[in-house]
Amino acid sequence: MNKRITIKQIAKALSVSISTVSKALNDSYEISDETKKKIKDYAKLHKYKPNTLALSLQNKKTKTIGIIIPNILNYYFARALRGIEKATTERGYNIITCITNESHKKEVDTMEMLSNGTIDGFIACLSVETLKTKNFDHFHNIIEEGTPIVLYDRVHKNIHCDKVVTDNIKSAYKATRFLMRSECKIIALITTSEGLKINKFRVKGYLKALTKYGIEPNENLIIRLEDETNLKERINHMLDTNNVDAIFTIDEISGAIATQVLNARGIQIPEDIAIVGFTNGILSRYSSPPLTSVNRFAHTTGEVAANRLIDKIEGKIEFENIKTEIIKTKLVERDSTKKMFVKF
Amino acid sequence: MNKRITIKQIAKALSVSISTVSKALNDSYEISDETKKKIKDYAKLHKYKPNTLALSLQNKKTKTIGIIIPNILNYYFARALRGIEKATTERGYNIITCITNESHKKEVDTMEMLSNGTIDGFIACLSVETLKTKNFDHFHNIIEEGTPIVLYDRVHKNIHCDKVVTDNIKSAYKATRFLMRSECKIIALITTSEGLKINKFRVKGYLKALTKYGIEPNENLIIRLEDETNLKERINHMLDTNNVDAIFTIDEISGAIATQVLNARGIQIPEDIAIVGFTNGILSRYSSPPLTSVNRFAHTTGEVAANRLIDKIEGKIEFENIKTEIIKTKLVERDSTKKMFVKF
DNA sequence: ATGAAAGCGCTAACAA
DNA sequence: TTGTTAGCGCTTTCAT
Repeated sequence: MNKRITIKQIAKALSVSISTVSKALNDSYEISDETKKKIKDYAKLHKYKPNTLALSLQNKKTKTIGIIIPNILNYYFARALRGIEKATTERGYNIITCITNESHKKEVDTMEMLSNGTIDGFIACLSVETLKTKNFDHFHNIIEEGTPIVLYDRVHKNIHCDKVVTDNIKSAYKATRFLMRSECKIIALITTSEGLKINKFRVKGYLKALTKYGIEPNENLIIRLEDETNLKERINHMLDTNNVDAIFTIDEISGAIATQVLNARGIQIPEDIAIVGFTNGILSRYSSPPLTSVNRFAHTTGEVAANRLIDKIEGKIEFENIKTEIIKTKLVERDSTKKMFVKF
Repeated sequence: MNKRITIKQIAKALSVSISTVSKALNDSYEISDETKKKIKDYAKLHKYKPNTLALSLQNKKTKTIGIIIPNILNYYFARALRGIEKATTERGYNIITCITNESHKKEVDTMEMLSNGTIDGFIACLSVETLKTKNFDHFHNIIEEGTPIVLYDRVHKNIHCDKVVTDNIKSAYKATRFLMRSECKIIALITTSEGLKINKFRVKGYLKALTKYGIEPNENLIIRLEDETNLKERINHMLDTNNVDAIFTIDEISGAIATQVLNARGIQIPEDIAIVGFTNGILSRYSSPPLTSVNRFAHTTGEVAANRLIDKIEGKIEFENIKTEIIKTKLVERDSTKKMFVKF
């Protein structure tokens, strides 16, 4: 067991002072080449590595960023994390990842815990619970202390910081319009966790598209749920009691479940009923048939958030200079919708 | 912008010594109640939070664990991370998460970077590249330095440390046997990244089951690929040229893709061809039909690894006491296989 | 060219 | 009960 070596030990071993060692290792012009060489050789031989903690304590910079993720099993967040990881690594930062599991308490606890010199800034996505209780004190405190924060995906106007979001209304509007243009007339909607603003926006986009094209929204065609429990029953019931030729779902899992229900009923996709999902992930790609879906650029979102934060940390952007970046989406056509030749 | 306050400032403000403040905040019996109260009130008022870095530098313990993940988009790893996160949080540890994207260099770089006082130990899964090149120097070095490591899922015998793995041979054996017992006779196999030992083991389990039940393995029924590219074509070709009544896949994505191919060909699942996948995740659950699959307890794996590591860090287990834990799997029956009434 | 000393924020042994 | 001091590993003035 070969404990780590410190500059102090190097100094003693070579009978020079600690500061000489420090300077030599940092290639200071003050140190003679031979001394440098001697010290560096010794350091290499003994696998010297500077203690990051001591450095951070000194510089008041840790080169570490705290990442707050509500749910890592959500493919969107996993992709966003990857984007964050890529950008931070490129710029020489580490990340401390914390998963809140949508709990407000966990979010507050971990953020409090980290904002003590451990991290230089946060990239955070609000938990469902925080969004519901609207208690943002922890954010206010941390921002007040001068720690930069970038919020992504699930944000709130009462938190004054940089944000990176998806254009939910427009994306849902376009997806719905796409269905209408591919000759669907009776478009059902499935929405989960409507408490979330981002989902409300998607519903809004759907309704807006219908209205715009002169279709009266019909509440019987809208399934509103907290989560996926009973979704199959609800879809079956809707299909039993309504004529439907398309389903638009506010998230990916609902899209996959709708597909399962239609397949089980022997309904042809897209000939009888077309499906469009939101958030293009692994489920859309590997469903039978593969699902047409609104692709959200999670990876980009993560990268943009990370770069913005690091710019703030490094003073390339002033702390007070707040901005909200909107990441556009793109509809990915697969086999769950009819081919369409009208451009849009 | 309300910078963080230090004990030094508190001391000055209240005209007491720094150590008095330190002791008071730590509820030392040496300090009088009134002084304590005065100091604590002041601290609370000014939102004092101890600087974690300074504490860590002092204790030589950071209460932080480095997590090495090859690919966060892999549902299995995401679940394992969740298990790790749960266990570490419960025991008061933070995690620094690093994604290697299967790159050896990234793995070496991040591990070197963190093993400088930043973390108390590692929970790591080897990248494909590391496994291929068999270069484990970074592990040897870190272990040599006295930093505890727990390897999970993808491990190697040349690395001498604690491990948490899946019982791959046995699981594949049982899955194959299950297919035979549900009256399948011609069982195809799909395997990706066969370079990985864990996948080799699964193939081995499959072959073992066939042999055991007197079936001669047939190479025409085995599709070996590096990744999913061309998998659909390969499956189609196999089905064109062979009679098959079951497909066993070494991973989840291949299972989903096989399902897509069968559905596209209008083949009934499981009546015409049954499917069993490996690693039970979101794809198995939401395929049409939902897939019978070998459930690996990723969450448990993560928890076990984390607890073992923390026990090591806290000296509850001696450093030299090395162990490999095997996490059992369980076949989850869904609709892609025929119902079976024989117990096994 | 090299070294002594102070300090980053905190704890702890020892003194008063 | 309170304070002084040294030290965790390192950088950085300021002397020498």
